Amino acid sequence: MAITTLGYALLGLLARESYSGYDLGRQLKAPIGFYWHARYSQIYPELAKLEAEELAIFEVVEQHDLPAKKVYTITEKGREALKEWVTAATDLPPMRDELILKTFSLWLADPEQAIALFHQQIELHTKQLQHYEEFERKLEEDKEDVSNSFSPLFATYATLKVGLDYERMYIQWCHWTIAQLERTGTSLQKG
Amino acid sequence: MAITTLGYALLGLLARESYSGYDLGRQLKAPIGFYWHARYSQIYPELAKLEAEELAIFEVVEQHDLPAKKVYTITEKGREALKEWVTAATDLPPMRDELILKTFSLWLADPEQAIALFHQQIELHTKQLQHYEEFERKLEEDKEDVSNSFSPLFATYATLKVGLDYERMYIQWCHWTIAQLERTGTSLQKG
DNA sequence: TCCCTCATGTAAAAGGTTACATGATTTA
DNA sequence: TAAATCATGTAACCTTTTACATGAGGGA
Repeated sequence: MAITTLGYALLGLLARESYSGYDLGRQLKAPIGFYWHARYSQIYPELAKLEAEELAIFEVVEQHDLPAKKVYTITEKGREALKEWVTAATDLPPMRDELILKTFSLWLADPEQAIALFHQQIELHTKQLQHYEEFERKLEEDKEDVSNSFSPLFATYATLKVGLDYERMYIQWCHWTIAQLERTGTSLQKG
Repeated sequence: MAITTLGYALLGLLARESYSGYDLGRQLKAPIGFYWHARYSQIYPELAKLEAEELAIFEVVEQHDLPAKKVYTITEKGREALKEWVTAATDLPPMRDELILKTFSLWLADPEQAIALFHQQIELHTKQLQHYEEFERKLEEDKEDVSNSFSPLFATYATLKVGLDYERMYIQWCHWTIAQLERTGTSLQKG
């Protein structure tokens, strides 16, 4: 059976260090989760598949005061599969951004409500950007490794960079759209 | 039953003019399809649902030399539903870009193969950008309407603008990543 | 006492892709 | 003659989300 993209996302984390399913779920919030999100209900069955195909193995770790956990470790087979996948050609991703879809029908909307929508989006994306910037500051403390392309920190930074660039671009576009709406929308309708 | 996002994508097109399922499928390639993609196997059943809920109606149009088609028209109910949806608050989209996921594990890769991957991506995104730029040129011919926020052309241009900005940002990031890989990757491994 | 965190899952439903099915006309 | 375009769909499968299920320990 072929490995799913989620499978590679999990292997990508396990190639750096061993994690339990629960910890993988938290990692899939930051920083990878900013790019590839999954719920526990998808993660646990996926880990079982990885284990069945011998791409990862687990060890049960008992804890005092906390429930036992299954700590997964990548196998050599898993590392090879990941390595092969990393440089394989990829198609353009299918873009599915609801705000952009809404923008296509923005001409139907009351401009003031439309402006409110874009302000809400600026808020969300600014929060996201701030998470990235905080993460960037943390990365810069281990500065030596970031420029070495064989270091995981380099890869983390390259991933983070596109996130930073994306959010800044997106926020700028929201501001531009608001400016357009304010210039032609509000005065015409209410004036 | 709630309307799906694809349903709104179709209504967004039908709010501008009537289309057959086949024509909607082609529209979902450009310009909306750049942001919201769907196959015919998803479009036809979705249109049947819209019709069942009286958000759109169809008329069979016979053609000489070509098969008959069902031309769908949005209803007042459909237009109202679309209008309400347009300005409703939206969450951050779940980003699922395989290249960015691969970038997270780039430290495992042979730098020369990694560079080749990013060159391939620059090619794909440059092609996409050129489509956008061509579309922009066409839009500029009807210049008067683009600045009026109640005109569909304004909405189209706002949608297009984020596409242009996104692709330019993305291509820049690919170049940046290649530069990093060339600086530290290639000499170390083979030198 | 109630909610949050830790920890692992299953079941059902929704959303999306791939493959299949049909059939006429036009273009290479 | 073969492939592409027009035109509409169904079936099977895969991916993702939502809801359900359990249970211990710690903090407000």
